[in-house]
Amino acid sequence: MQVRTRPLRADAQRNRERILRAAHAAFAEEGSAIQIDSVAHRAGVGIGTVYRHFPDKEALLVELAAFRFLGCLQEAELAAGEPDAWGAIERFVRGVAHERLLDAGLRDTLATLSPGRCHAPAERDKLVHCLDGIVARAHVEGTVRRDLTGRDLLALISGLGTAINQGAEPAMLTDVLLAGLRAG
Amino acid sequence: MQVRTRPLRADAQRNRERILRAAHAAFAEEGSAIQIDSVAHRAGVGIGTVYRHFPDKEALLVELAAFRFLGCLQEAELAAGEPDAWGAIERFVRGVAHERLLDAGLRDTLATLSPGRCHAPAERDKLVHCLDGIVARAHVEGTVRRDLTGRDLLALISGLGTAINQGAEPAMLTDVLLAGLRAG
Amino acid sequence: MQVRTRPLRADAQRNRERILRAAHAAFAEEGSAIQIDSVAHRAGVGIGTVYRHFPDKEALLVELAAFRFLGCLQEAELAAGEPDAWGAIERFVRGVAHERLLDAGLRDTLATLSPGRCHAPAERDKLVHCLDGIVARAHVEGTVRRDLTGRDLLALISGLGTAINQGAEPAMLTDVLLAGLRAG
Amino acid sequence: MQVRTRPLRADAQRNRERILRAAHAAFAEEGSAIQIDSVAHRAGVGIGTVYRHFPDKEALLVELAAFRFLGCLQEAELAAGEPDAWGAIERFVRGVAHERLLDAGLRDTLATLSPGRCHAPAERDKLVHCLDGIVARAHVEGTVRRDLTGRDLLALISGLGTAINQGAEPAMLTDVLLAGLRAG
DNA sequence: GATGAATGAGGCTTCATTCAT
DNA sequence: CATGAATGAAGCCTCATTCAT
Repeated sequence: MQVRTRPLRADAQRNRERILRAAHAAFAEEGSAIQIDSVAHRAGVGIGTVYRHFPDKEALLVELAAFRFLGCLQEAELAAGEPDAWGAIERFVRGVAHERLLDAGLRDTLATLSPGRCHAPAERDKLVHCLDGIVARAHVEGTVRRDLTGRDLLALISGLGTAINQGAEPAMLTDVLLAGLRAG
Repeated sequence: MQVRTRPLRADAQRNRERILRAAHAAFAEEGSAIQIDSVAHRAGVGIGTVYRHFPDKEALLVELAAFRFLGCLQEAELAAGEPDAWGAIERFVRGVAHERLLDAGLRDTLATLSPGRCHAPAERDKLVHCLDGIVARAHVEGTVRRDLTGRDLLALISGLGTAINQGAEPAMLTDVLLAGLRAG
Repeated sequence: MQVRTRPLRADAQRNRERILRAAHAAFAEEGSAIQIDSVAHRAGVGIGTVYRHFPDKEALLVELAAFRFLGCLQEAELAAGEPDAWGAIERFVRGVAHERLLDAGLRDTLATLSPGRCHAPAERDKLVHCLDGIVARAHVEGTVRRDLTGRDLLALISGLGTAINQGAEPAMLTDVLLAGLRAG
Repeated sequence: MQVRTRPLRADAQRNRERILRAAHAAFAEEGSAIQIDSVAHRAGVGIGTVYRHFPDKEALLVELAAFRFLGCLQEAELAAGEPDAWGAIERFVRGVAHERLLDAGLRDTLATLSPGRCHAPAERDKLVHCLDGIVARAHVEGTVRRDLTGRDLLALISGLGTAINQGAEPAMLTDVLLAGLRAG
């Protein structure tokens, strides 16, 4: 494997960022159906430049998925700061369910969690690991269902995204999810 | 609307069914990304035959979506036979969550519930209407959340499909959903 | 070549006529772009029946072209009854230019007069022969251009059809043509 | 309307011209029945390249029709330089009737002059306007029929094209047309 | 013979990817 | 490196023609 030996030139680095920003915007609106041309156009660069930075569309989706998982991870780590684990779960779920986060992009990202489909398994695993930690603490508290795992929590968030997309009230759906997760 | 006056010829009826069966199979696996050629091939007929029965791809998707909604409706009507409304909801949710039903096809069908996106609004409405009835009875019983509607229930099922698809344990996800729906 | 040995059965004969009538109507409106399905539908018969009477679309167009040439021939023969040849030419041109005759069908028929393109050369030749006779008489009268032939006259009628189709006033175009043909 | 801000790259410009040349050649032979694939093949480029330059087949036909009208316009403007208007008309008609110009392409172009069918109404109108000028001058001279307009003249040229295509002698047909247009 | 369902070649168009400038 | 023009495989759909009923 060709490993990059020196850092990118400043302008190349700038282009890479512009492309990613554009791709994120497109991804937020259209999910994984984004077209390379449209990303390049939004970024104000040529198609070739996109292909210089990303060998193919898949690679770009990987980057986007990774970014989205990391966004969730950030949310999870913030939530983990809550004194009680249940509070952390609640904060995480509500935070992620926020419209700005749970757009077409995140929904598509979360819709492909399973092995062989997930674009960014490493980042997904980091997130799952973080959630596992929170869930474990919650088990000690006895505040969540005994059989819940971080993986399940993520799958449920994925479903929440789909449900929200059907036009139901996000707050209500979130309440249902949280109530369902609660022990007892 | 053009109403067929006489029944299809026996062979045409057979082909129509083969096409639909093939389309259902493809739809179950690939959802709305099915390709006409592949449906034709699976059905063992020529492309033109598919187009004789369905004017375009959209029309085929409409048929498939309608069928899926009707499958859910059947499930809902069966469930409605339960003596108590909560039992009906539980039975409906568990019935639909069954892997055979909640495949890529039904997920795509449920993922497009909103006006302007739904392929078979009439059938969707029938289903929602039926669910509304069950939910109304449950409100009288006081067994479900006060703010729940049939539409919400459907959106949640849609999310359940996505979540199940991520590899989590269906029974568990279903339990979470049901617990979340329960009043109190 | 397979030669029909016995006359068509009565119902077959009737079907043949219905098909031709339908084809003429379609031809009048759409010219040679007619579709076999639409002809069959207009005729109230199955597609297969059209193919029983005409081996392929070409054969049907041949029949239609022949009919159109014969319609013109009839017009020409009627016109030939005029006492003077110039009157015959004038009557023929005005008669053919009539909207009912010079429709898309006749225009397409006349637009393919040349060898290798003409669908019904035999009938075209009959018509040309008849026109040659009229033109010859007119040459004796000295009322038309010396270099005019029946073939030219037909080509000019063909052009007249096109011109009329562009929305100009038929009477005026006809006048121009007749004035242009006149000797002197 | 999208206006190109910077000139095409040299190679793109070259390809655009090759495509247009190929399209013109195909158009000259086959008229508006040209096929995109065949144009691409004649031009020695891929199909996609044709679509890069022309969004769809219609757009290509528009370009071709516009070009043809402009070719006629050029002819008309040259003719307008004649000292007398009748001479201008004669020169225009003879110029356009030249085999090189009046091929299947120009015939198809002229065969769709009417609103809703014309591919390049703006260019057609320019041409009609120019012809109107010439015809108006001729009316002052009293050399053409009183009821003639530029629009009629164009319709007649359209018909002339069809007639020429039937294999008659172009010079003769042109003479007939000119004689028919002459006043008196 | 009649029917119309079935066929599939062929046309149009899109878009991920490559490559000349 | 950046550009965006070029490529062509692949999808959708039409319609002349064949063939089972």
